Amino acid sequence: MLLKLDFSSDQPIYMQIRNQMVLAVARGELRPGERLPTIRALAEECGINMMTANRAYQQLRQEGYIVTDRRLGTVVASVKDTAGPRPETVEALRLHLGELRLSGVGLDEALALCRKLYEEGTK
Amino acid sequence: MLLKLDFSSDQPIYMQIRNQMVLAVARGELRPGERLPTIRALAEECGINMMTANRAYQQLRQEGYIVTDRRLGTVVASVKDTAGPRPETVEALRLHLGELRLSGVGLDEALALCRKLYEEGTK
Amino acid sequence: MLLKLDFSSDQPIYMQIRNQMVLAVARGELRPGERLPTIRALAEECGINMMTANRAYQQLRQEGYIVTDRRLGTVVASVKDTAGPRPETVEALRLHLGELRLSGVGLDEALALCRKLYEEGTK
Amino acid sequence: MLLKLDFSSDQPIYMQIRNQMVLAVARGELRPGERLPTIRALAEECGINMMTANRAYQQLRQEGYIVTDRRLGTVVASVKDTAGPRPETVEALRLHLGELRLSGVGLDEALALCRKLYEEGTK
DNA sequence: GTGGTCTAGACCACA
DNA sequence: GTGGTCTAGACCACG
Repeated sequence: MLLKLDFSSDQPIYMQIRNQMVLAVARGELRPGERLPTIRALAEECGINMMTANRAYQQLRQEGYIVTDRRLGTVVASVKDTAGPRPETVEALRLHLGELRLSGVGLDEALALCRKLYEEGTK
Repeated sequence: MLLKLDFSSDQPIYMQIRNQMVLAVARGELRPGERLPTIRALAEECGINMMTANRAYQQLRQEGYIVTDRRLGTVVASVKDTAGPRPETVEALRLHLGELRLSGVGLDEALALCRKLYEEGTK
Repeated sequence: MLLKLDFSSDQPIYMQIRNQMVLAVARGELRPGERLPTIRALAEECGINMMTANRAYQQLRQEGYIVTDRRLGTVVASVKDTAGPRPETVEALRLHLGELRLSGVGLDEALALCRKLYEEGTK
Repeated sequence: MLLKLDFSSDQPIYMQIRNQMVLAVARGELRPGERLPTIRALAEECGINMMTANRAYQQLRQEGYIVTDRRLGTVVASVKDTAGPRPETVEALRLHLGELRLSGVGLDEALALCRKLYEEGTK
């Protein structure tokens, strides 16, 4: 689990961690039940504040991607699979597909890209 | 051109305006060359400060969606069409398609959704 | 005398006209004594306000590049040749040569560029 | 890092700051990775508003001279060195070298001046 | 404590 | 009348 953080991004560090962990789950790199590093370890490894690492886990916990077990520490949650798309996700897709179109990407090309990106997570 | 702003959103107001204007351009509701409201008019209409409206336009200008003509004020830019997708857009799509998959949406369903969202902008 | 104006530049239109006329004089495209278009003609030709054209001529007059003769209208002034460099010009060169260096242009390359740009005006 | 601001100049304050910081980087007075004053400190030091200081940093950030690290604050960017000259820089040089020539400065003298100004930044 | 965002004004250059 | 700039505050997210 290697995180690439951009400290000069306009996106908060905790959100970058959250996003990359979600992607890792989607790709199957992180499997349900797998143990995640402690906040302390994560903070040290990434050169960030422990509060920031904590915030990332809070976020992931709140969204149901991870659970904190008293004995095992923090582990990847079992997938929920039934929730259906969040409205925010759809809105974000709408915006980014619009941007794609405005940057000159045609429908077929856009759908091919989406297929590729989706299938990254299918093993 | 009606904007819906959520003043309690964690997303900055100027970014909400930016996003909705990008969508309006993508949908063809705003056409290249069309004049946009002055920052003062926009500010009044939305009940926000002039500087916030200015910030939204600065953002859009920087991304090439609008240009400020010294004679006419601010107008929608002629499409660039050749730029190709911004890396950030692709990254965002990757993330949101991953979330889609994790929430139980299958490939076909996801692609159908993407097609629908993309075609909103095609008249 | 063809002017290329960028109405969305951050540089005022009158200043763009001023700069291009100075360059034309430097290049010898405009010769001392040569008559310039009237304010009205210039404004019409460029699609700008007469006040803007007037402002450009005022600026050039003030800097000694043109003179307005009651009978002939506005004509290019005879060169002054002895004034020496204006402090602003030197400051601007200092800044832009600094930028050049920071963008990775070496001394020899920079001087070659300067020579070329200078000699554009030498016939 | 001492800034000299002319509050009655026609050049915006934030641009004066931007120019002097670019020069300081070019001269090596500001080294890559070095931390810059916070916008608050800069504003107080210069007797200007925070937003004006912010504007200066925004400009420098956009041009790649500085980056804002979420942990360390604002620091001088590592040199890019590969970008090549911006077209605007070349245009500005063309103009100012033309003015130099019209003010009676000969080629050799002009090149000597350019060499001196360029080498100010070479330690 | 840092930068990011926002407000409610104001003045000025430009067109 | 337009955008550009600036002020003197304030609140909040982030680290």
